[in-house]
Amino acid sequence: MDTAEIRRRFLAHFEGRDHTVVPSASLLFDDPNLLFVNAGMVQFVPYFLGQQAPPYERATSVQKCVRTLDIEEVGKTTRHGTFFQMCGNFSFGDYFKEGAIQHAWDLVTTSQSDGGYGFDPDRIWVTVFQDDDESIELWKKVAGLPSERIQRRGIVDNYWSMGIAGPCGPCSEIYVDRGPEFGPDGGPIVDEDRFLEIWNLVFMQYQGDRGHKEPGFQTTGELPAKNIDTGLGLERLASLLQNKRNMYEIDEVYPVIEKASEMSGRAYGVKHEDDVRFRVIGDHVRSAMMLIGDGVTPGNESRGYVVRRLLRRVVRSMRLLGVDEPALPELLPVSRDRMQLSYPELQQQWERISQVAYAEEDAFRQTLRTGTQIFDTAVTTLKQSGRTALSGSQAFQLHDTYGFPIDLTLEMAAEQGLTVDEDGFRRLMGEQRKRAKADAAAKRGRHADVTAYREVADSIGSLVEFTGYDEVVSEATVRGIVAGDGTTQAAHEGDEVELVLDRTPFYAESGGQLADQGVIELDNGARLEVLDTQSPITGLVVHQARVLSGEVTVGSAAHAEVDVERRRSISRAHTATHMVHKAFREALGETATQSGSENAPGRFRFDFSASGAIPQSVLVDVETRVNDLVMADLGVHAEVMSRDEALESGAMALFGEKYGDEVRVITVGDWARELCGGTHAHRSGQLGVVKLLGESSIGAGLRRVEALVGADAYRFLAREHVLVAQLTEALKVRPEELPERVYVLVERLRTAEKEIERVRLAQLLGSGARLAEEARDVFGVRFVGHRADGAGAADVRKLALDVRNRLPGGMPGVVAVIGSANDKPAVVVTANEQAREWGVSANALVKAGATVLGGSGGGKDDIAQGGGTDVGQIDAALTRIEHALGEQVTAS
RNA sequence: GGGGACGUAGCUCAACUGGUAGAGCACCGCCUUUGCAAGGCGGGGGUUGAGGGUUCGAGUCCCUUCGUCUCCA
Repeated sequence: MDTAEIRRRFLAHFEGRDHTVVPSASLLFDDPNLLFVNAGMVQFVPYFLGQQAPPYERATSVQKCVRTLDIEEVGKTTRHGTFFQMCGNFSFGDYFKEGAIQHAWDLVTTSQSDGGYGFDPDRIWVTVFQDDDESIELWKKVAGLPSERIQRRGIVDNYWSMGIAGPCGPCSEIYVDRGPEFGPDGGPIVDEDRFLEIWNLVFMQYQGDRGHKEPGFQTTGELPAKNIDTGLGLERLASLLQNKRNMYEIDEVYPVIEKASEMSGRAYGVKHEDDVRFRVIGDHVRSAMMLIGDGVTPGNESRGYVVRRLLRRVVRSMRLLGVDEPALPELLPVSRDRMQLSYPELQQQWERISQVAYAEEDAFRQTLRTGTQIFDTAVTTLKQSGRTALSGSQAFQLHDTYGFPIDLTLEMAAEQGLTVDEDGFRRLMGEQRKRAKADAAAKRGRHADVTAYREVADSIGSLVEFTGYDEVVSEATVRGIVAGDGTTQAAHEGDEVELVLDRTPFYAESGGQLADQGVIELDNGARLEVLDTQSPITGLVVHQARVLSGEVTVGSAAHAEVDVERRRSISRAHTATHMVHKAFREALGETATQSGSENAPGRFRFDFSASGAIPQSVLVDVETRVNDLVMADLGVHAEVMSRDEALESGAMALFGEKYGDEVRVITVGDWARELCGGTHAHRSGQLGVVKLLGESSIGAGLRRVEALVGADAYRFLAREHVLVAQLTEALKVRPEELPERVYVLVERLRTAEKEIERVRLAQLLGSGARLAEEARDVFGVRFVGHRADGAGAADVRKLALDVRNRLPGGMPGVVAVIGSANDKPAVVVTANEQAREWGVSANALVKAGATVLGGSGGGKDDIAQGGGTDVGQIDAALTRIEHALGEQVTAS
């Protein structure tokens, strides 16, 4: 059975039992504590925590998940995969244990011809939490399971909580017996390889006082509404139903491995080392594709870095399999062909996804090239010195600084008959990790812990209401104060606090729109200045504020007022961003999708996918198009509708956004439609003017434009106009002749300056021949000592060299010239080859002369220079140099 | 967020412990030569990413800043 079919059956099974089918959330689900969605229930968390009323009592989903913590282990064992899909059914205060067990049992054991998975009931085992007798009875009653196939387990294996105070409860897990050839009998508590876990049912039953794995954990009572959260690993189930040994061999992954095998000429299943590489390739190609599909682009930090690592590990695994040619153009389409059965958006996004991935492979091939060069030079010097081991620090440097992977270093060293100090390398890696972790820990210590926010969120019990779409002034109540490292009940004048209200008109920074600022006044007269507004956890809005006067206490009535000028200016920029986005898609095609933006007062930044620089003509077209539609004064409307309705209406859905069941759609006329939670102008005419400032690259396949809106755009254009007016006035030409005129002027100036320099030099060196003739004899050395008043260091040097070259050849000669520019003497001494054979050192002579001038100097034996501070000592210095020369010659 | 490396002519890169920036390719001119990277001679081209500091003197050392590459979190 195809994985896509298994997935379809799961959703159909629960849909047929009155569950709402909820689409998978984006992998970039909006939660600051989560790099990627890593569990099936993530998008339902606010419902489970009681912060938000669930729009349905029953739901089912198949959630895309990415876990990269153990990325190094992928392929070494067959347990880890970085991308997987979790099938789940959820009950919010509706059915509980009996229903969950019934639904699961039916799906697992219903025959395949009747739409189930068709497992033999005799091969099913389950585990339950040790104290959960209720579940044991239900398994007997509902499924008719014999006691010996129901096993009890402790809190570590069969209990669940979110790791914090809140809902918790026992779990029950369903296992399939794969048969004696996979291990000993005795159920899951004996062997988890033979007895493979497929489905975990979580019974959210109690309120816990802390995470269930922390010491002293206690339940504090039953939950008013008991919930069900289950997770069935799609890949694992597929491996069972397809009779494969592991998830790498299922239909959604194996074709990539086959392709890699075909390209490398090596077979899967022959050599363990190669198999690890094959599995890495099969797994990572899919993960990277799905992540890029959700809008991640390869980069050097956080999410982007994960994608980069995934792609680079693929490329280098292919190399280790002996494939040096670009691999992704072969591999990626294979993965797409399988995955688009369940994710048709891959087809629509394909051009962008493949472009981004291929660009990353190219970039990596470039770093491999430079890394190989550095490796080669290191090997050469190593061999010359007769050693046979590459040091740990060399290997680490290759890895750390040049991105050259250690396994390639090992392989290439082996080819050269060299070893690598791997232990040293690992030690240095460990040190780097420690540094980064220590830093992260210190950072966490400084910031208010997320638990403080959780505490406030729990005390409110619902999401903070955002009133800012309709008003900029709201009456509210202070519901929490976070200061420093925790919550507090009161704050005073001068304190910097994070204030939480039950409702607020302040827009928290998100979706690229900057935070609102403003003031909050309390009914007791206290005043706060709001500097920033953030949403540290889902549903909570904190105002970072300074108390200007009075006392702030939890429970006070508050009057919250947004800085309306700033807000309007930001809103105009945000609307302009949508319009520019749409215009670029018109001009460049659908691949020009937004990949980030910043909407600030009067200006915005817009990042989007594009291959190569955007031609000036396109920028002009986009700007014209947008301004035409600004003048058309289109209405801007916000509408809340279901996600499906929104997508059907052709709204652009951006990445990394939280797709609830209800989404907000912003339309500009009927021209641009986009999912968006931000604030906007009411009519496009309010934007006034939109002026694009320029375009630049921000990474492979990514471009950025920056632009001004409204008064800021006008001011910019007005300033440019004044500049042009000043230039036409100064240069006496019409504006359109300015570039040509400036070009000509610069050209003339340049040639004139050259001419001056040439003349000046000729004049300076004109005295060279005479000086050479006037050379005196100092103990057999031809010596010239000359003062060139007004000459700077560079001229002095040129003159000295010129004179030296004019001295008669074949006999020792020394030239000393001292100039002075800006009241600072500059001295140069130069000695020819014969003089040096006689023991003359220009270096020592300059030092002697410069000392007299009140400075110092140095250089080499043939030419040296120095300087000083006292121009009155120039003659004395020349005399000193002549004496020193005499001493040098007579001493040798 | 924390490390590491690099920014020099249009391109690819040099410049020892600080001593005043050079090569190859490309470009322009002339000569030679009918041919697959043709040769010879000559020439133009630089605020050494930017800004400060130390120094008689900074491409080189120190600080700040911008950009690129890279590792870790």
